[in-house]
Amino acid sequence: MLKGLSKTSLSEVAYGHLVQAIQTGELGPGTRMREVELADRFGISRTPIRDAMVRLEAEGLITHQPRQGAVVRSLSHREIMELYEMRQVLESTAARKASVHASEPERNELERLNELMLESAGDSEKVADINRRFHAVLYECSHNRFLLLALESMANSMALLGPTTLASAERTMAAAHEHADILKAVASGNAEQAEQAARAHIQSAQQARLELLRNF
Amino acid sequence: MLKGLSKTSLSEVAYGHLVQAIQTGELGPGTRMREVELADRFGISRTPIRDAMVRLEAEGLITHQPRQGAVVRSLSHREIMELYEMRQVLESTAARKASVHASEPERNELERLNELMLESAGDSEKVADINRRFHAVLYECSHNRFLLLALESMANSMALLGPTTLASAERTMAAAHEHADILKAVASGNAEQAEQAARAHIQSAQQARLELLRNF
DNA sequence: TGTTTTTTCTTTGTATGCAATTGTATGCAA
DNA sequence: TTGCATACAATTGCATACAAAGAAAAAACA
Repeated sequence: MLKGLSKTSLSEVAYGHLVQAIQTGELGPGTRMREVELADRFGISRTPIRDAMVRLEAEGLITHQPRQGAVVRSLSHREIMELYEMRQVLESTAARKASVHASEPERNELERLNELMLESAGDSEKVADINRRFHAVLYECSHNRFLLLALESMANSMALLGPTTLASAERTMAAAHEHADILKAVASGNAEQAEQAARAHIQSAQQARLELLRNF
Repeated sequence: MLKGLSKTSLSEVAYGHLVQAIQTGELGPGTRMREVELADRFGISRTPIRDAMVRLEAEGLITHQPRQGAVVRSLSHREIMELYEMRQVLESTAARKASVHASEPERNELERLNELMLESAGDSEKVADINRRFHAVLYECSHNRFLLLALESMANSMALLGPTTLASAERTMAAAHEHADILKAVASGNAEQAEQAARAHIQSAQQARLELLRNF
């Protein structure tokens, strides 16, 4: 059989389900995760669930006290700020590297995703999903496996923040604009400008997050 | 029993053993890791070994192809460069944050470790160990949990590089000097300078690594 | 009634067995 | 000899049983 096309293991399936459940809020921060309960829900045994949970813990999505079980991690205000700080560093680095290494097909894909996001303004579910994919592709463009690993782990941690900040059409349009700034810098190979644009984008995302938090 | 002091699970023990074995080169890059073999070696069952291996995979230390087992990851020249690139980003960020957030006891600890390292020049095992601790404390000083997580994962990946670059007394002294530069900037609260000093330190570490690679 | 001790019960940690899959060796035909 | 098919062995993926540790509940005592 061709490599890479092998049937995904139940552990991976379970991992995917759990990340998604955390992203949708089905498993909100603070939720206790019982192994048997999850195993029953997915119709599998505890073993692959444990595998998935070990991985989630390594990525910081859940905390796990010995003999006491795991809970979906809940972030304090301070930790949320730390996460955005970290995101600013990683994402601006990714943009910088992308300005050097991104291939033309990659740049085109980014353009297309950003257009698609703008067209979907209003449908917050769809916008959030396209936005995630936009950033995921940008991460790939950095062409640095270690950076990519850290970015993916961080992106998963973002799931802990709850609902997207891209609910309003205005914010979606603003974000698309900021994306376009990044793309322009990436296309022209201007590393400094790309880094700055990414930094600015994350800063306004942080701003939007704070506004969202204020209203709760 | 007091919370937090609970007996560490076998999974954690196994994880520690495996990381150490990779660090010492006992399990060098490319080595196949058979579950039963490792379980026998540690005198435990396969389950905690599997837990540890899932975690190692999440951190990028081993690769794991379904039904084919795990091997200690081996880094191409290109990947080694990527790792140092990443390290430069993370470590300079840590130094920057440390210049803002490090407490006095933390700064003192860093001073002490650096002195200790200098005194141990010649004993490469000891120097490498103290060096690791120095960097670990610096990471803590950033007071950003997400940055810390990424740094720890990256530090583990460094184990894949093989023998330390701090074997010679000269390189040890140079490194201690560079550490001192970082500490000076951190102590004076000069974020920009701290970032630059850390960046310079990683660059010369990368240089030393390249020289080491050239001779093999 | 409030507190302490004991007991039970839930849940995780670990071991182990079975089944599925993949690599490898062997034999056969071209 | 080489290419290919088939059988076998090695090894993992998953399920499940049992042990151990905490938490909750119940009972005993002041």
